[in-house]
Amino acid sequence: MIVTRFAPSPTGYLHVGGARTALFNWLLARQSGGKFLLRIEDTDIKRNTPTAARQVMDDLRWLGIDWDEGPEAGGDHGPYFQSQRREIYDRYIETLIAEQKAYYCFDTPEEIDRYRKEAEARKQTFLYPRPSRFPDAGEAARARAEGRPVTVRLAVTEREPIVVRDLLRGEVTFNPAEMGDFVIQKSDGFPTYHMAVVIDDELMGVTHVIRGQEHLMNTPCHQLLQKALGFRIPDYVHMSVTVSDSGGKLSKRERPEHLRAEIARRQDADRDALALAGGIRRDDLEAFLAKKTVPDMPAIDAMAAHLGVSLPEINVVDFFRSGYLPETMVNFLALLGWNPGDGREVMGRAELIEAFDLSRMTKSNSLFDRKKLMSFNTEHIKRTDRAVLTGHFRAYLEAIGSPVAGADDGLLAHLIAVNDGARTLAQIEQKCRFAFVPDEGFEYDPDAVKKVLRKEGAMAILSLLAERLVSLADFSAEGLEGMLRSLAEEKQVGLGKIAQPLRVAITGTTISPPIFDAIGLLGLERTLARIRRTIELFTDF
RNA sequence: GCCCCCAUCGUCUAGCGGCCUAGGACGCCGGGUUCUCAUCCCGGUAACAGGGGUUCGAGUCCCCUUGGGGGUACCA
Repeated sequence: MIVTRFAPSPTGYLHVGGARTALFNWLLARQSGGKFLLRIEDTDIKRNTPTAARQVMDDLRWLGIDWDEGPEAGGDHGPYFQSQRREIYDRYIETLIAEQKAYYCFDTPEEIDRYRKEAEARKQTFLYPRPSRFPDAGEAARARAEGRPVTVRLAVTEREPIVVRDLLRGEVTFNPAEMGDFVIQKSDGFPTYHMAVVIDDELMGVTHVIRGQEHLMNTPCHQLLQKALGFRIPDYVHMSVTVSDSGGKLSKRERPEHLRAEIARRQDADRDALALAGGIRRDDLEAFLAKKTVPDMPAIDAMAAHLGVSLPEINVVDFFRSGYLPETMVNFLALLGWNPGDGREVMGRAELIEAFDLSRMTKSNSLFDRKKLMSFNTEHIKRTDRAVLTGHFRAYLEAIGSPVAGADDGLLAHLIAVNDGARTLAQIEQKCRFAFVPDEGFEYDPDAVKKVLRKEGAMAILSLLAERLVSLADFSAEGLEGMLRSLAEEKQVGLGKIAQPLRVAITGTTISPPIFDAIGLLGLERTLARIRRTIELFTDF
């Protein structure tokens, strides 16, 4: 049975690169009837964020990527947090030391750094100088007592080339002579990534490791450890990397950097107000602008909202908050580095699982194209079951704190229906929001006022419309349409000449659902109230 | 610097020696439908990085160059 895993380190939100890795592992497990497990690699206490594991799990669940074993799911191979598996790692490390396959080191980071610099000065690759005699446990204890850092390194004695058999890339050969004795246990007692990943994959029965290409160079280290420990070697697939459309690797740093550039561009922006909006001190804002520190994501988001700039989506939640569907993300991510081979592109989850095949994966890096993502979202909004879509819409509305969230499911479904062709949930929300704010409380878009309300005859048409609406018997979308069309005919003008002033009068903007539906959402009373208010505000005497 | 990976339209890709005067999708450009924004429909633009081989024949195989990416931690 195929067993795959996703093993994130909890350093923040799940970003799309991680989501893609998780997805491929999940697809392989699901299509083969195997198992997919989630393991949290929290062995770096300095970098861990307390809530990150929770966030990552929420993001995976939103995407519909479920795990058979892992935190909250349980399983026979737990615990699934590496920080809780210390004794297991210690046992293997002790064995390696006892077998003289690994040894204690007492160098400080500064000393290591100096060795490295010296090697570089000689234009040589730094290799840790293995001592001729390995220190024993007593010496290690003494060093620890003296306050010296104690680490454990693997003695790389292999002479033969190390061959990594990658299912995607074929055989990749490495020379062990240029590898050096790498650290397997840090001075804080935690295992390094190499050690923990090898032990856990063995113990958890992982058969296939699909991970980013950045891990290809780590694989020979892992195979050395597997050999030293007598473990089997799982099948490896090193996926291409996803790069950003702004050039370079898709990184979670992009959002803060984008915001920083935007603030720098706006010399006139009120920085005190900006810091306040972000909930950070003015000093912190300046430090951020000086590229010294980076505020947390909520602060970044709040400041971006304050300035009215949209940041590039990087984390899975960013896409959620921009109105994308999980179906879209899963579909799009799956096609970044894989394709079914028959030209299909817009595919549902079940379809992806059915069609997935490792042998159809692509080797080259791919660019994250938001335009295409948008097009996929448009398609998925069209094809997703209405009840499911309504659920997504509600979650979205609640997440962004929209007044539209007050609507019941029936109304939400109606809003989706009248916005046929919308590209994102955000567009639906933006076009319907007008009906969920007080009649006296909305602003008029200055451009719309200038382009529509200030035009000759606009007020006259609104007055006439108010009269006709009052006397209209059939207030359905069809009835309204009939009335507006006959009015247009009567006045010898296109429907637009009547619909546009009306649209601006009731929504304050030139963008809304079809005008008949827009009126319907408001109802007669509120429509009339808004028309009258508009006439009052924009009639010049 | 050293090590590793990759290379078809702007982007994602099909292509696994002849079916390729290189196909699709997104984008872009032009046109149509339309009460706004979208949607939708029609048409168009656009690529085998360069150079050597191998072969009767190369986008497809090999080598070199160039370009892009990754790694080079007591981070994962």
